[in-house]
Amino acid sequence: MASSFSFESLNNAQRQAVASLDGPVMILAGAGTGKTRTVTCRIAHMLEKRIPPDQILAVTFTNKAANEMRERIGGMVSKKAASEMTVCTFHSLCVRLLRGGIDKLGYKKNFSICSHSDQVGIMKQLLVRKGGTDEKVKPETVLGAISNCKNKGQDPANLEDDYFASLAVAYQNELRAQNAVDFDDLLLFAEQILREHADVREVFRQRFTRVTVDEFQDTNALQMQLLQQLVGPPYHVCVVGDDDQSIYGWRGAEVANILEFERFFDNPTIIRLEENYRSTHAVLHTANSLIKHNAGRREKVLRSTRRGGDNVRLVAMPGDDEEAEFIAEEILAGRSAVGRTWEDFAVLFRTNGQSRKLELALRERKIPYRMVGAQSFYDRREVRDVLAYAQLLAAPDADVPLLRILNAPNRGIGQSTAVLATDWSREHHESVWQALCDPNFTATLGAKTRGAIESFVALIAGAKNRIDLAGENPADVLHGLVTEIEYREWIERGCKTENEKQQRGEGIQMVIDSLRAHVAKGKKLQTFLDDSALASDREDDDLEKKQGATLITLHASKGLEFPFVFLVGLEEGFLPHSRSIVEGTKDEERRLLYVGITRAQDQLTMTYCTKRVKWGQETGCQPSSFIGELDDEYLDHTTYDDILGAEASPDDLDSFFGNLKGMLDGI
DNA sequence: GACTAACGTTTTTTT
DNA sequence: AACGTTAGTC
Repeated sequence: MASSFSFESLNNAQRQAVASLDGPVMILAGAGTGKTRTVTCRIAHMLEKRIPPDQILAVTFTNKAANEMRERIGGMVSKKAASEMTVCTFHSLCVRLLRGGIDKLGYKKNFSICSHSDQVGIMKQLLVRKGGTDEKVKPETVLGAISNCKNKGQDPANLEDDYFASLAVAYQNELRAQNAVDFDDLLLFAEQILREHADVREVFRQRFTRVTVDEFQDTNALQMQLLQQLVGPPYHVCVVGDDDQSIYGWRGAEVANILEFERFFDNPTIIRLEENYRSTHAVLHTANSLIKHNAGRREKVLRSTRRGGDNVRLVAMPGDDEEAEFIAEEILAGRSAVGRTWEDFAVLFRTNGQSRKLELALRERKIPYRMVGAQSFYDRREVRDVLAYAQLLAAPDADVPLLRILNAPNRGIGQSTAVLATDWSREHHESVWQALCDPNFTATLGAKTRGAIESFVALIAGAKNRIDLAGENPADVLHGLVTEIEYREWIERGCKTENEKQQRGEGIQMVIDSLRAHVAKGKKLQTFLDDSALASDREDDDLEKKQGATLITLHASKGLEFPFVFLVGLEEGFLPHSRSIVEGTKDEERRLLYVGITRAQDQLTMTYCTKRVKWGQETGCQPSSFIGELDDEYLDHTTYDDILGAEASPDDLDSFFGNLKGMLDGI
């Protein structure tokens, strides 16, 4: 089949990338240089060269990226070929591997995957149980240390701090007892199996002879180790990324994977995509002038294909109120131009806390806006509860989901009983579910509690049998179960508003519908649970599905582009963030600003304030030290007053009298 | 076991 | 300022 791309439509560097199919290849793809297009063309080219599609593996970091890539490839090659390729995240690849071979590590193949909140729950318990030290340690701190350790490919039992190390050991034992793994374990265990079992390794290396890794700057040390196990001679591996856009170092990403790629894969072909199709020359020049202040990078100089354009503006603001007002007014005015939509405008900020005043200013002017990444679907209580019930139907021995819904809705099995059951299960080296089923245990309880437990056990066991023995549709069973226990009525009782009630109801329904859809596609309950555990949870939150101007953190903005970008809060302590200065990661903050600047297609406005309300307290601000690093050739330094002009607008008078009144009131 | 009051915390976020 | 957590009360 002839693929639907032509070499003529690519620039020289892109063409070289597409043509270089053999051996290790590293594509350094600067912002806006047609990375995805190049990668998908390269894969289409593989098919042209008669490489069997089922040997092609493309690994991404997020589900969203995987879906996008699958779609882009699907538009370029035959349906059949596209369906035979594997395009997935690191984690889902590892789940597939482990579902087949985790028994080599002593786990059962029906292991469950702990979510973040599951992890916190387990660690909280351990801290209570092992809380020998009086110092207050947060579960997140310990889990963070464990995660960092695993992401480096090390055993958390060797953590420096003895207390942390003992907690790590207890945590791992707890997971093992529950036949559960956390997100990091998926990678860790998969790597271990590939490393220790040559037969499995060979199967995988023959299965996938062509491996592509996207967003390579976001990979951590463990993922690199995994990749090395996955790819054997003759190392047909292609990594794509941009070290200048590496902004996830704080969660383990290793820029070294790009910077020292030669150390991991010998003699790679290195291709630089430097032709930028997104931004004006002014924007790109400003971005380049900033990023060159970073030491130790793979040097790239992005060239714009778009000459001219408006200068970048840097506006000094009196305070964050004025900043928000200014931006809202600018959006309002900009949008009135012919052909402009609200979606053309984006406001980028360092921390979520900075969005509040912006939201208020937009709302006042009835400007529709969309916020990215507020509350995630899978963190919603009703969603987690219903999923917990679904988990029990697959594997009741999983303690975390069991304890979660043991008394939700209230059925007379309270905290004290839960503790007794947990203790008993630990003493007898069994799961909590087994304890609840054990007459010897229930005999130790009062008659009322015993009755409650017996009906709970009957409820879950009955539902499970309807799936396992009677072969009923799991979605029907789950729906029946949730209805029977009047879960919805229970959760609605706790709602304060009608809106909340409706949202919770929808959440319940969405889980059941989603399960039904999975079953309809022929997938098993277990697969549904895996997908849910690994879901990027923002499907619902998809930018495209919402309308309005975009309010977004710099981190979340990576990969996006907007005609008009406002970048707020260029103040020392915010950007670079004060914590980065303490931790010596100012380079990453510089990259963060670089990412922000390169989001702009046509026009970029950056602002900084003299004062800002922080944690309910007004604090003075200094301009960011990054401002001095920006080249002035295409950069206009202005102030709020300059732009408003000499004539006092009614707004100004209002605020003038407002201030005056405030001063008088203070006397 | 549910409710209230005081308290502490507050970068970024995916799997 | 606003949120979640925890301790204390009924």
